[in-house]
Parts: sequence; structure tokens; C-alpha cells
Amino acid sequence: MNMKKSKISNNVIRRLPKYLHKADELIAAGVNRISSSELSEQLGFTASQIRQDFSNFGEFGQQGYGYDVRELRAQMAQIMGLDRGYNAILVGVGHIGRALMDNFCFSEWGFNLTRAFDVNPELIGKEFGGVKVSSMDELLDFLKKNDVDMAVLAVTAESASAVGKVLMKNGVNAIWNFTNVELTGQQEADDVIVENISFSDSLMALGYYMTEDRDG
Amino acid sequence: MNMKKSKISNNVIRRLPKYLHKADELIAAGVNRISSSELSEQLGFTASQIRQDFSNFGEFGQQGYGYDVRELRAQMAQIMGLDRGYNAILVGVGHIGRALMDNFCFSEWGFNLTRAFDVNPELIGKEFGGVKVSSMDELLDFLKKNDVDMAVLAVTAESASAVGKVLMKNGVNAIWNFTNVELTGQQEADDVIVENISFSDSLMALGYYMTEDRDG
DNA sequence: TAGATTGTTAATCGATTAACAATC
DNA sequence: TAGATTGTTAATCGATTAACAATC
Repeated sequence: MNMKKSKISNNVIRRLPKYLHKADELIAAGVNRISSSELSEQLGFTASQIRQDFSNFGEFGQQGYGYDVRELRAQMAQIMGLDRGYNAILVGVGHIGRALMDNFCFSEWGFNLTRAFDVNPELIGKEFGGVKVSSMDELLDFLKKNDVDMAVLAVTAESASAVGKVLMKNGVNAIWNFTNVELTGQQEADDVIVENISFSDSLMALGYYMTEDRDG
Repeated sequence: MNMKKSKISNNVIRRLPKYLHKADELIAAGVNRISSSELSEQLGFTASQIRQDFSNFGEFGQQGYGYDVRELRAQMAQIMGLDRGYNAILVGVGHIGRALMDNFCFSEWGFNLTRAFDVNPELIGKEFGGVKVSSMDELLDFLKKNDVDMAVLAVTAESASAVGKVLMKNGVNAIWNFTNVELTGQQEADDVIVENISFSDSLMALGYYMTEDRDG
């Protein structure tokens, strides 16, 4: 198979979206080219780091010139697979689920949200952001009949673990986890990619910095 | 002032909430003591790293015994200031704002949510999770009359920058930013602590890992 | 061509891991 | 006491920064 396995570090991966956003911002501002040192000023990373980051993925700058902003944007989009159109579902249409369905543009980030699931009879059959809500009872069947790449997990903490298991056992290979329940560690999670959004972890970090600020 | 400035690295700080959650889990499971090597197995960090992390904040283990789970929990809570009761407000009562007001327990993480603000007349005067929604027109006055430590920013992208500025200019010293708008970089942001929750950045990272998985 | 800026190699810095004396 | 496990010092590893030859 000759896998390249160049193994990009997590730190680099977390910076990629920043480069993409900056490129978008520059395009909107009518900027056509930018050097690593200008990017450095605007992003707060060093110019060296920026060039190192980019060079992980090829050579898309030009000596003496810098980076073409549109080219940079295209490279970032390509690296992050923003054109993949991964097939995604959403499980749990609470406030978070609704926020994502109504206001979040999945397609912009390479995902195609095709269906949502919830236990609440009042929601079943409704559509939000053009996506239909089905009964949770239909989830398993849906997973078996469709090739679901990614599932957004936005159910209650109580059902998170059980629902997560169903997803992982039935071909979903990535979970965007909005519950505070740890899914990795479950044996089923071995070959599933889990990305957590943990409000409480984030808030605790904020609290730490606030405390540090005061106490010195 | 003789500030200690021991400067704990961000990596360590992001692990602290994991230790807290694990301690809670162990308490719930009736476990009284745990060694760094057992923690290592359960958390996926090395035992060395765990001991290093803890030793940044003192000595709360016992040779030959390990860590008392309740003591560990208490230490983590203390380190992250979970008893501070920071005064917090929430700006923007959309789906995200509602999700936080209805379901998120601020007090558990050291914050006291006292008021919410929104432009929508239908929401003004209502209460969610015991917190009253006031008109955005009252925000400035509220900030001047009250000592607000932290503000949750959950407004639309369009108003994020302007509202952020108002917050930063009027004594708020930390912002929990749910908009995708970059607040740091604004000159007002200099001495304000900003913690971002960026759905799109998180989803792009997930997309990257999915793409990496397939392509090798 | 001369000036600018890349991509990359080498140097530095910081974080993780290993090892072990101290001690419960 | 003997066994276990910490807290900490030293070694290793990886990521960031600096430097510079290549080249547009």
C-alpha cells in the first residue's frame, strides 16, 4: 500500500483552520499575495513556524514573492478535505443539535448532513435547515442501509454511551462528540475517530487562566 | 508583588479537567485510592506525565500508596478555581445560549450566571434555567453597575466584534467565545482572557483525520 | 540584475519519558 | 521490615525558532 505516513503533528493540524480562515479574510479584503512574515504578524505564529507548517504539505509559495492567497486557500481546503462531502448524520436534536442544523454550514467544511434523529415525537418528521428528523428507532436501520461517515453526537449524557456504541458498531467511522461522555476507551472505539467538544473542559481552562491572572 | 509565575504550560492545563472528571468517575465507582500507573491506564497519559503534572501544584500523593481520590478531586477543583463563583453573564440567547442556560451547570465549574442579554423582544423578560433575559440595550448599563468577571459571547457573527468590544471596554476580563470571530488581535483584547469554542475548527480537524485515515 | 522571500537544514527550546532515591 | 509508589532529577524526544542557500 506504500502509505506515506508523514504523520503531521496535532499542533500543526489545529493551526490549519486558522490559515484557512485568514486566507478567507484576506480574499474578502481583496489581498492577493502575502508573505510568511505578514502572516506572522496577523496570526501570531512565527514566520518560521508558518513556513514549516506549509512545507509539510508541499511547496506552494514562491521565493521572493510569498504566497498567492487564493492558492493558499485552495491548498488548505484540499489538505483538510473540504471537498469530500462526507456523509453525516446528527443524533439528538436538542438545543445544540438545533443550533447546528439551523446555523452551521456543514457543507462548507466538507460534510453533507443527510438526516437527524431524536426520541421526541414532536420533532420527528420536522425539518430544520433542510434536514429531516427521524425517530431514534430508525437509526439502526438507517445505519445499515446507508454509508454514514460521520455522526454528530448531541444526545443527553445518559444515552451518550449507548448511542455511541450503536454508531461505532454500525460502520460510522468518526464521531463529533458534544456530550461530556468519554467515548474513547470503549472497546468499540478502537478504529473510530472521535473529536470532542467539551464545554466544561473549555470553561475550566478559562477559569484556570482567570485564577492564574489574579493570583499571579 | 513577588508573583510566583511558575507558568504552567497550556498542555498541562488542558489535562487538568481530565483528571477532575476521572476523579469524579472514581468516586462514583466507590474507589478510594489510585496510583499514577492505574491512572495512566485509564487516561492514556503516561504515569510519569501524570506525576509531573501533579507535582507542578504540590505534593498530594503518598509514597507506597498513591493518591487519595477525594483529595485528588479537591486539589483539581482548587487549582482550577471551581469554588470561585466568578460573576458571569451571557450575551446572545440563540440555540447555543439556550443550550447553556437550560442544560449547562455553570456553578459546577466556578461560575455564577447572573443575567442574559438578547435583542429579540420575545425573549426579553423570560427566564431560562433561572436566569433572566434582559434587552441588549441594558447591557452597557449592567456592565457599569456590576462587576462582571466573564461573559459568554453567543451572538451572531455579524455583531460579535462590536459586542466583544463593548464587553472588553467595560471591565469584563474574560470572554468565552462561541462565535467564529477572532476577538484577540483587537487592541482592546490585550488584557482580556479569551477562550474560543470553534465548531468549524474542530470539525475541520476531524475532517483532516478522516482524510488522513483514508489516504494513508 | 538586486531584493525579497521561500523551503529546508541546523540549533534551541520545551515537554515527555525514564530512572531512582526518598519514604510511606 | 519489605514492597510499593511517590516526587524529582536526568535523558530523550519532538516542536519551535533561527539561519541561510536556493531562486523567483
